[in-house]
Amino acid sequence: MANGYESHADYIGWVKDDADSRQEVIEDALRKAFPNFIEKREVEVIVFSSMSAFDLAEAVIDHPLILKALLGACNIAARAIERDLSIRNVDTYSPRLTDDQAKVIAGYIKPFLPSYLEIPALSQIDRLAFIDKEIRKEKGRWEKRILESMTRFGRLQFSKRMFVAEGEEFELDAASPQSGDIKDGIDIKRIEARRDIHKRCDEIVNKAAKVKSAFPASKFGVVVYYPFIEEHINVQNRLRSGNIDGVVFASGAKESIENAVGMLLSALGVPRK
DNA sequence: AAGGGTGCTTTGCATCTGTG
DNA sequence: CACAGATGCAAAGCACCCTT
Repeated sequence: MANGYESHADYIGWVKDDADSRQEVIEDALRKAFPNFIEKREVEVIVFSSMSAFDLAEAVIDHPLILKALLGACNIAARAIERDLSIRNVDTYSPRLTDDQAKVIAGYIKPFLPSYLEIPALSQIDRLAFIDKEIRKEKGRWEKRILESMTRFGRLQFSKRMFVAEGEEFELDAASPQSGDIKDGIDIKRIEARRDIHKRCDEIVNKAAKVKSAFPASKFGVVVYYPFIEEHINVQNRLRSGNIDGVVFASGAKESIENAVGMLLSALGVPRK
């Protein structure tokens, strides 16, 4: 970049040679690993080396859905486009670009595309990114389900809201009431890896302290997704704090969520509907 | 040497707020 | 009401330090 900082193109430059060597090694290993399972068949191949950046731009303009696969093949994502090209808010999965933007992006990624790629390989790249995105979305839905259950089974309306403690703004995943002094605050956390337990528990304890410093009379509860049941007690112990009035665990199952929410409502003293 | 603890970057999603 | 921008969060992966 002209400002002295590096672009994603520079990042790729750092590792290009090593990546090239590794690619050779991997291809060799694959051939040796599956000597009896390798077939040659006809497959559609897109020859990027035969096209100009303009041809590429035209393809993206006429068929915006292809962008994610192309970007994925170059390891370039929306944030890099925003930082390096000053094109903001690109929905890489179904972009709506001006012709100029498409041309800029095409010119940017063209050098990182291989000379050709098989259509099934490209579509698999898109598929991986799509799956990743949809999984994240579903995990976000879990938090939503906890929140909705709190309102459904408790006699209070819970919602996500901000609050101010010690001059700084923080967010609660579920809280009541929706405005004014918080009476009940809930942190909803997924801890999907053992190694994250300390970081997440610290976040929870800190959030509890912030809530209590701003609203000393409030109750603070926690709903945790932690798929290592034998260690739930461990999480309980780490969250033992004067600022935390209840810790419950929930999986993705409906009954598990409803059971956890029921226990938390009791722990916080929120009447049931 | 192996593994835990910690801090950082990147990706992507959701939500709130201001604007047209 | 739709869209953009700002902000916060979860998770994967890497690096480094320290203990066992």
